[in-house]
Amino acid sequence: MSRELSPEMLQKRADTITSFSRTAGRMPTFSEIGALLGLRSKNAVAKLVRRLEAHGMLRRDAHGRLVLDRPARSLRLLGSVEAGFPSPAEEELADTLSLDDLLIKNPQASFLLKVSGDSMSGAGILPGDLVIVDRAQNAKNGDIVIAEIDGAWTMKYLKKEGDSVLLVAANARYRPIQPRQELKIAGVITGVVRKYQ
Amino acid sequence: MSRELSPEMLQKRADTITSFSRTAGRMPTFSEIGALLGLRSKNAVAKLVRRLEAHGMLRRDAHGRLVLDRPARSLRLLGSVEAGFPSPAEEELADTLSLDDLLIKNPQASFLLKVSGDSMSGAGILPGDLVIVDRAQNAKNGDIVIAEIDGAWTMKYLKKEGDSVLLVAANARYRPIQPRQELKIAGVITGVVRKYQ
DNA sequence: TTGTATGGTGAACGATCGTTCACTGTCAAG
DNA sequence: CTTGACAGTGAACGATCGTTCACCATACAA
Repeated sequence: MSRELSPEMLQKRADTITSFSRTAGRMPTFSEIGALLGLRSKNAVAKLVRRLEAHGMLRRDAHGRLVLDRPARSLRLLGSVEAGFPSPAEEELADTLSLDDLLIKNPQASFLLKVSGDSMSGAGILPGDLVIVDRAQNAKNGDIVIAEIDGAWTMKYLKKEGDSVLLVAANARYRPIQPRQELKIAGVITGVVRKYQ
Repeated sequence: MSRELSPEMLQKRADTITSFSRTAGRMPTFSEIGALLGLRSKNAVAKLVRRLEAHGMLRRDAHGRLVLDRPARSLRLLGSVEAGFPSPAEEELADTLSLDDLLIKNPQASFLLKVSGDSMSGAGILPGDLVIVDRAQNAKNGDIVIAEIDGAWTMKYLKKEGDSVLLVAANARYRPIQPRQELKIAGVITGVVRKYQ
């Protein structure tokens, strides 16, 4: 038996526990945690939970029940940067929201795509960014869409003028594309996400 | 006593129950629901819960426990746009993830800020975007930070060269700023989020 | 080699869970 | 006025919860 559980191992177990809640809609009981981790004794689970709680990896209420730390995952939306930095008092007043709820309207029809290439850099979409693609949404004039042009998929502005349709990049180095035949649109970009570090 | 509970009254009670979970991190027990609604009998709660469940206002698992019906909206992360559009088979293989989990490392210390001004447009951060600010993170050279300069808060690149510190915009129209005295850094930008429509 | 801290087992416990049953009071239709 | 449907009371029930205790097995340090 390895002498002591590494922080990585602890984190992995905490992740196993919290991921249970994603499908179950609630945190697991001690018995269920034991089943998840292969521990046959609830006491082993109790010791583990105490350690994870001390490390801030889990939260419990006054009754000893595990609670989701997802409410804390909702962020406070404050004012704008240049309107002066918000005071704590303002923070309390502001709404909290989840990024998932904010960005995703049709969860089943949406997915993420990693951006490569700089054809949309003029629109603030850089290589490495993630774009949220909604398949269910109708593409309107001015939308950024994922479209098939001559067998290859690209991301471009959709410009409609009467009956004619044009795909325009947000980068002067790329020319507008006039689809030869039928234009296949896979989805509309409804959001952009960038992560630093 | 009013003859029958109106749908509005039912919805109001369901909202009371679900709002409990937002602060508690879990759904309330039957006893707690009774306390919330002023019902002294758990049987009254049980009857109410059955009705709310039949109306789809609440969800329960096989053990009769109330569960959150806000399944974490997880998205499929697919390949890159120009690597060819992914097939359904690839989708299944790809990981799913939540944007909250992806972008926020320290939920308690993080908040959102709406961007105004175009001083960071060269870094793909446009007016109207939301930036995720992490107060707990140490600012390193090259990070984008929220900093106080002469009493006003701005968002800039942090450039450290030896002992000297410089705040640089990502827009040629703005000049680098050399802080006169102490530099107050409110937080580090860990992510950017943009929502269309 | 011995001592000790650590992870885990297994069983017992009181508390609380959701379920169920018999019952009360009240309103509205017949 | 009678009757039935409905909201709620109160108590009892078995099941399961998290806690606790004594104990075992292993790996590391002295």
